[in-house]
Amino acid sequence: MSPPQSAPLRRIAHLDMDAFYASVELLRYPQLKGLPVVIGGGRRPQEEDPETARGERAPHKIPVAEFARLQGYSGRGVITTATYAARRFGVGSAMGLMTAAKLCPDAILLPVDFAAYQHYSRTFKDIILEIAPLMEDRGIDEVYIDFTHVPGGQREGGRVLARLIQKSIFDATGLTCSVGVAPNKLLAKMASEFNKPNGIAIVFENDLQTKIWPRACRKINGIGPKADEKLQQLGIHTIGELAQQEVGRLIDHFGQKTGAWMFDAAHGLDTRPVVLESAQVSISRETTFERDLHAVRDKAELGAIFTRLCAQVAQDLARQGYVGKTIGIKLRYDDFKSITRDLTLPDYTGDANAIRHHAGLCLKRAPLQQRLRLLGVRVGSLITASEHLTSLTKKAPEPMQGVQTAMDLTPADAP
DNA sequence: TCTGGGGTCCTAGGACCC
DNA sequence: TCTGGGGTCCTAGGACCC
Repeated sequence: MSPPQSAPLRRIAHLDMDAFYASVELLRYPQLKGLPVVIGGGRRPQEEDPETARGERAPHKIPVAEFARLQGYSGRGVITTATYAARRFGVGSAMGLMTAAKLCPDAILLPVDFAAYQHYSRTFKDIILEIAPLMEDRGIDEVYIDFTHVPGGQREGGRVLARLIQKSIFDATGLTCSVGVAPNKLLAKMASEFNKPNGIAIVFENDLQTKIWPRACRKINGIGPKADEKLQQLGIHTIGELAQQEVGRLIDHFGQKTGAWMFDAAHGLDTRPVVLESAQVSISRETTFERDLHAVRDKAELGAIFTRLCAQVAQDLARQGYVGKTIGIKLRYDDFKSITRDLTLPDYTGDANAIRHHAGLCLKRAPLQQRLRLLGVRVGSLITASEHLTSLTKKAPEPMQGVQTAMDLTPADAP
């Protein structure tokens, strides 16, 4: 037992909602509990709108037999989430629905209802904030929480507080989550996976060799398929093996920054703070076409999509209160290769026409021989609209505010 | 089995400036 | 003249994450 007056141990929690999208759908359709269900994007196949066909019935009264199945799906959608029952068939996140249909044709396919997930996301985060105010948003279904100074945050290494949060979320929503509590974000993130679903895992510094080192390097958040492949080739498979490397060897193969980071990570070291908010960097919209399009032969269709994406980005900027000065596009060709083009303006903008115009200039710099499967529009180098206003009023009062000069009347976009 | 959409961060070269 | 180094911004690509 440590004396109560000693400095509190740093205790960081990572909380991850279990099969989040699918679990929200099961709240609405409890009759699907225990069945293989996948949530996926893309158009509905065949048949007309199932909602209309179902009439006014309450969701929980719709017979299981009336739900769409994976079988016969055609399109370019992927699975965003699969229930645990579906995962037993080998289907999972990011898998194409066509592929999944072959593995589990009887799985029920539900469309993505982002608004519903947003609602539950807001709800569970609000519950956490009432208990522990230092929470970092890491996307729709996960957060970091600093337990260090929260009353009860040290008890049983954080288990008591983790249990309280789990119960509060479940009581309010019916949703389960998994929590890892550890000395830092890196270890907490790993720990939250240990006892999924609906589990808690507690990790202390002393547990490094027993609980962390036996695991695959790929379990480190930040080591993806490419880095893992390279590590395998070097004969490094587990985090323990990674930790035994000379840091110089890692730097030789991965560069100064990544090499040093990998070495620290393998030793369970991570000093990143839990941050309440961080400034947004970019806002983008992109779409994959139902069939590949050609810049010349499908010019009209492509042009309409392009303009719509720009309008959506402008709308998103306005709604979230940002302006930006880097306008960019992204193209994905039929062979799945992607390119980007961007340009930085002298002034910030959020205007749909300005975005469309400059994105058009970017497009002119891109090769357009090959057919396209995706088009995206992005605005980066964001600042908030209010920061922008402040900076404008502080600028030298060149031409008087509200007075147009002859120059200003020249259309910027003259043909 | 042909692979969504929305993001962040890093690298690296060239321009440009001091 | 043939040799500088550092800092910052811009652009393109890529890895990675949810």
